[in-house]
Amino acid sequence: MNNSQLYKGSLSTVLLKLLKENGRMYGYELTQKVKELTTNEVVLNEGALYPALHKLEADGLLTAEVVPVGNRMRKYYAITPKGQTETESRIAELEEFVKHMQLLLGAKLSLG
Amino acid sequence: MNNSQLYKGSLSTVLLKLLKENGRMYGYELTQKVKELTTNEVVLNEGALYPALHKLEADGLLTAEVVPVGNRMRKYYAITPKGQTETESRIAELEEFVKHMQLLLGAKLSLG
DNA sequence: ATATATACCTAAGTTTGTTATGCATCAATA
DNA sequence: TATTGATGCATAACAAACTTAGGTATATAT
Repeated sequence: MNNSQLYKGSLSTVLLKLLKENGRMYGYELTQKVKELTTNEVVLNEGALYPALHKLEADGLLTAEVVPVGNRMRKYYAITPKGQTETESRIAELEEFVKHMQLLLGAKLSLG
Repeated sequence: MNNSQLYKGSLSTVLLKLLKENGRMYGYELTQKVKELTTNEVVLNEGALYPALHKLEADGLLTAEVVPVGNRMRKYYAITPKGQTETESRIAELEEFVKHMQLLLGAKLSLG
């Protein structure tokens, strides 16, 4: 991520969430999806993205599959069963964080 | 902060916000205020809190004043003029982050 | 006495991200 | 056809921001 647009710790949760929604995705695709969803405001930093994906894979939350497309390689990631439950709890945690920020910042945001 | 209740990078913004609202506060008081505002859900970790306050002071955003209360010392912090503008922009940044999280998580939250 | 709350502090280590690279394919265009 | 920008992956050095795990001391309640 760039320019502190995302806070530390939130990246892997966002990746898991998008993979959960979309079945399977590759790294570059994830960067594009994030840009799209945030109207070009959040641009994932590759130096953070790829190590994060590798860690999620190493932790057994994702599986990776390299697929040739033309002469190029794409590395598709998908959530494992273990990753499913972990995804749920991480999303809940991030939502809690958002709730806490609302309380602490005197939120202009409300439940909708 | 404890148990990833807050995300990395948000702590100093929260401290600035509380100091902005309350004029001047000391470290322990800040931990209590955060607990109070989050109905005991967020407990600041002292190992993060004190270094964060020291850094804000070193960066010229806060001033510190040690005041004896009985036989004990309290270190009161207050925002400097430089800290005022910085506080505004950091709060805005954190609000942006919250907005982005809503977009990425498929928010249950809306503008109110 | 002993535990809990108040009140401050730091050092070692970890996690996570930034910055700066490197390599390669493909499409568009000057 | 040479170059630019997009696609697509990766790592290494560094820095920021924490966690963990202590340390010191006073005050209050049991």
